[in-house]
Amino acid sequence: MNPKKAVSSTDVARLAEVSRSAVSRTFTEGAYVSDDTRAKVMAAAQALGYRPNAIARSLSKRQSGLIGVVTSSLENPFYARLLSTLSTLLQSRGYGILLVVADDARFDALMESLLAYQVNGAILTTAPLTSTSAFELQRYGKPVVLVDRYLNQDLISSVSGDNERGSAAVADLLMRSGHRRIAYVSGDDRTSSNRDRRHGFIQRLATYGVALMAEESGGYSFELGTVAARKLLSLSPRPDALFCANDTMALAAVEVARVEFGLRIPQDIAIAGYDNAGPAGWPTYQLTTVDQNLEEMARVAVDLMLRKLETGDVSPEHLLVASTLVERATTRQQS
Amino acid sequence: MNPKKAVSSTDVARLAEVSRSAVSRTFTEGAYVSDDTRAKVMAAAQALGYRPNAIARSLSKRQSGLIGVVTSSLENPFYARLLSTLSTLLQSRGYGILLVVADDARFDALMESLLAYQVNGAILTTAPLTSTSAFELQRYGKPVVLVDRYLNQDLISSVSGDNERGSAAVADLLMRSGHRRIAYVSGDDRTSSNRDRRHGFIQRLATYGVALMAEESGGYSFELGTVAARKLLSLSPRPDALFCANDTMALAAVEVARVEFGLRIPQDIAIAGYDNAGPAGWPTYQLTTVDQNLEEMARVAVDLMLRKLETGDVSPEHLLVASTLVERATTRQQS
DNA sequence: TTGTACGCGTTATCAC
DNA sequence: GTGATAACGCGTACAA
Repeated sequence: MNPKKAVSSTDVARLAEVSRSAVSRTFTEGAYVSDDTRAKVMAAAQALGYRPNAIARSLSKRQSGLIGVVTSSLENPFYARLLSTLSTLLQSRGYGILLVVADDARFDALMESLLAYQVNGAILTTAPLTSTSAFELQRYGKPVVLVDRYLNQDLISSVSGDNERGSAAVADLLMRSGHRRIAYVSGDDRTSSNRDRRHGFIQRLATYGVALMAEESGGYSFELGTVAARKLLSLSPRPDALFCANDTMALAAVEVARVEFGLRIPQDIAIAGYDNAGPAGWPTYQLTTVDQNLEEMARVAVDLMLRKLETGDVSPEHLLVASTLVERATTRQQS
Repeated sequence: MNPKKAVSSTDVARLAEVSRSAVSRTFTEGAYVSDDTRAKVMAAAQALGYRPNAIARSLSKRQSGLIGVVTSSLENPFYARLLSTLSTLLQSRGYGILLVVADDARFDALMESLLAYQVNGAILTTAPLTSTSAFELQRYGKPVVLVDRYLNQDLISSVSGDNERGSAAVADLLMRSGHRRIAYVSGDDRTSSNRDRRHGFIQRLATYGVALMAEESGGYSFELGTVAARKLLSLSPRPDALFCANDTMALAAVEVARVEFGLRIPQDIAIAGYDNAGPAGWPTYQLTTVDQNLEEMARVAVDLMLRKLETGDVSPEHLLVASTLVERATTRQQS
């Protein structure tokens, strides 16, 4: 065998002069062991530097104690913070984290490894619409929870920010401030969050009898956001308000408006974003945005996962986490 | 037993009318199987939806095929990108990733889980100076690689950016542009990267016969960076150049200089950072900074890990990755 | 409360 | 090339 042999429960048992099961029991929560043997075992374990082998335990219990967490590339700080929070919470509950960083292309192939390692469940912060592996996991009785997105069929549990109400709140704000020429910079059209933000925004505008003046896709990135902003600001008449599907694009729009068009914000044009990312609060920007309450989203997602794990119930549930409008200086004070 | 039974190699063997060993062999790279039986096995496996159980394999081989990756909270986009790149590379080499998000307090406790899950090796992007668990891992024959930091004793392999030369390059730039009243905003004093950046900067200034005019600690965060910048800009005479140990603090300094002190950059004061984080390149900032070539750092770290894994050699190696000065608009053009 | 014996799913070692 | 059989380290009925 390749690696050098580690200390096993057999070694401990021998030194402590008890059976192997005694060792197993002292390392098992709530098992019957006398204080006497427990002490002997602990002493021996200490002496040898014994640690229970989680792999062997997993094989025996057919549960690895691992939760698969799948995310896309972490360029986007929103997902980085989400992963960080999810991980911390899962760890504090005693679970290990099998991380998968997947772009859409390799998604299904990488999901295989979750199956292979017998994860107890999986939390996905990314998932191509065409993917079937999430369903497959569920078919094996492993709970799956999508965070901040859902798949069309509603067959997989999800926890999302309330994107519709969040952007409706932005619509209200813009209306109250007297804007009427309103444009939208959309994110990735394939994501449910973008669809919901767009829909909630347009619907709410409609209740005021206002229609979107224009719309461009900015793909959630700074570069594409820049391009989209340029197009929209070149229109005549120029929009007097821009709502962007995330902060990165909104900040790009602020840059373009100020640097390339010499516009004053919010006097000449109002700009709002989504996410409440770090730079949004910096003095130079003071961007009005919507906070998704990401920590709470993570907590709700982990709680849902744990509940499903306990009950063994895999049926889909869809939870919504309230978002908060953060009014700053890039939109006019309501008149 | 709890979860419902999955398809095992025994099931496949039975259906294919071969032995379990035959099944194992067809799923093992480079093993002797006739095309005939391989075909039969594959057909049966397909029909039953069989996937080899990685946990069982790990137990048998005493290697999990998992690499532990330990990071601190991902608030800092630098670490988020690093994790993302490391993970992608490791995955493409067929390894799974056991993620640990650890603050200094819980570090050693969480490192235990790496041992428990029999990781093949570990890559650490964080590690408290007092920690012993990294050494412990190595004592078990598991290679450990530190990224962007090292521990005092030089006993653990590391891959770092060339912090000394990176900040020396900044010193050169400031000197060439005629600055003489130079202040430094330091990061976390407990990290090797901060020590090296500071040391390289001060040493190089000394070769010009210039000493640091002042220094404040900014703890790598925007908030503390703001406080530090305020103090330094209140000095009289005021510094004519600020070098900050990372971009986050440098951007905070730019904000303070412009908004609170009404200073023009770089005419009144030059500011430089470190990392080349996203916002550093935005039009509003155009921050002069040092790019650590993070993708290359990750590649070198993964290559080192794989090499150690192959050779079984655990002896420490210390690799340096060159950094690149990125000259932008927050420092004066050299005269 | 303790120990015995078997099972978890796979790989490795042998004979054949 | 193939198929028994013994590890791998641990959990857990079951009997004692």
